[in-house]
Amino acid sequence: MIDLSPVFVPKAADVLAETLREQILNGRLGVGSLLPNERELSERAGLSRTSVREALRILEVEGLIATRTGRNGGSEVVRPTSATLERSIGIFIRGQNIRNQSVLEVREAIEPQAARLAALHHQADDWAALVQAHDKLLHAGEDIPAFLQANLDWHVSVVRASHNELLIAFIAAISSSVYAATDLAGFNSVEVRHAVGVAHQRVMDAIEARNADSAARRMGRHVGAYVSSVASREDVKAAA
Amino acid sequence: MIDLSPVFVPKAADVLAETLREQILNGRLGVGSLLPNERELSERAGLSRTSVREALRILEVEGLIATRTGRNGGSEVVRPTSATLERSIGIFIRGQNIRNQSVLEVREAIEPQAARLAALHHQADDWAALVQAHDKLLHAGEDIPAFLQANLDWHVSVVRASHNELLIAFIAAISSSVYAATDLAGFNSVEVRHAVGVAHQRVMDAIEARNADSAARRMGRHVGAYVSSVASREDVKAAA
DNA sequence: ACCCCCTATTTGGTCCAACCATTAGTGTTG
DNA sequence: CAACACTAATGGTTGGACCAAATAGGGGGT
Repeated sequence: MIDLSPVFVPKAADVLAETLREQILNGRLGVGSLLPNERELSERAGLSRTSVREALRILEVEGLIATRTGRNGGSEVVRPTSATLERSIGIFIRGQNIRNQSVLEVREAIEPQAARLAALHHQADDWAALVQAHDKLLHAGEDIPAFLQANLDWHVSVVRASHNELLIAFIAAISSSVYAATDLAGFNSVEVRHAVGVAHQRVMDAIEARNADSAARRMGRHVGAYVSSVASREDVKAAA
Repeated sequence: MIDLSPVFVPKAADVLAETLREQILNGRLGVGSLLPNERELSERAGLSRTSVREALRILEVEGLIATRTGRNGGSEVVRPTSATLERSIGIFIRGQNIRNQSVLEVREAIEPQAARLAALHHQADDWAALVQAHDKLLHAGEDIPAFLQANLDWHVSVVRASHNELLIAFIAAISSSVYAATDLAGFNSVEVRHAVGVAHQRVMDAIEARNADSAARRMGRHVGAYVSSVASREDVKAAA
């Protein structure tokens, strides 16, 4: 009796997609280059145009190519953007019913490190964006949505200033969830909003002084305070 | 002159995929339920079977359905797994040429928070996994690959003990990159390996005592030391 | 009665050939 | 020479046919 593990039968489109994907990620097919048109690919691969199209569709979903119709159209190799990653993370969060608490915990992990790196690596334009978001937040007045938007922008600006693409993509992906989870009522009082402004100012001071440890610590306290305030309000709601 | 923004022409498959995706994420199509077969979907949607298949393929890549052939086959709604997310993050890292340094910085952000949460939430089986990985690491002797594998397992175990699905998925996604980036030569000396064991022990003590702050701080020092040792060795290589 | 094997059926996988829709080039005409 | 119509190239969509895999169900052998 010969020993045979269950045969794995890959689909034609998967094989072709895998081949193309590897060449793209290897750099053999650089960003900007055009793939052969579908009819030629089909001929070269010995597959039907249908299968070729399925393969291309896979790569498109993965964010590796972009396809245009019309003359001079075709599939162009593109750099995977954070948008693709955000989409994937969003599906994961919704599909797994990840609790808001968990998302906030991730934020609590990322932002202090982002502040640390921002202190080390920020450039002039990063600082300008930060200052602008901060000003908007300070002058939002009683406009709570504007305040929250400015708040979001400020946090995103800090992460951008870290110049770490992975952190930027992660925070972008979860920030929409964070925003959706934000309880507006928590920012009704002018005292709370003022405290946020002060905390931001302290973080910015540390970043400007390029004091990494201090920036991380201050951001950690700021985000931590927010998370625990949300958690306590959730408790109240749950108890009610 | 009427005002017309450029028309956006969605593809048939995209529209169908979007419809199905929304129903899946809404819970109207629960995990485990079977979609109608392709011929029926094609009839109900008023599209060709080809377009239906493209839509299904999109959902498959997104990790929302799994398709089986044969009688009683079909497309079953599944919960998106961290594997899908890992794949997506992996493509992003490779496609954007994210530097190892950046990946390590993300790890530096995630692991202390994971240790904090592990101290708060770990269960008996989490602790057992941690102890097992720790033992393996201590008894790896001169087997460097075994040591590194046990090291990886220990770190993953800590994150698992946090019971935060997002953190788990993130660290799983980047751990392969971290492992690939690990310079084996850095662990040649018995002193270094011993220091790692000691550091792990200190983190575990804090987790066992459910001392969140201490666990986070100790893990932060441990991972930070690793990152800066890697950075300094990279500098040496770059200078050479 | 039980078990095994064969076969029919169901379902996704693949292919083909044609035609539609969109876009860019090309030439023609006022 | 500018506006317009025509042509060509390319992806998008369709219908239909057939292949391959998996299973349910029936028919024989024990």
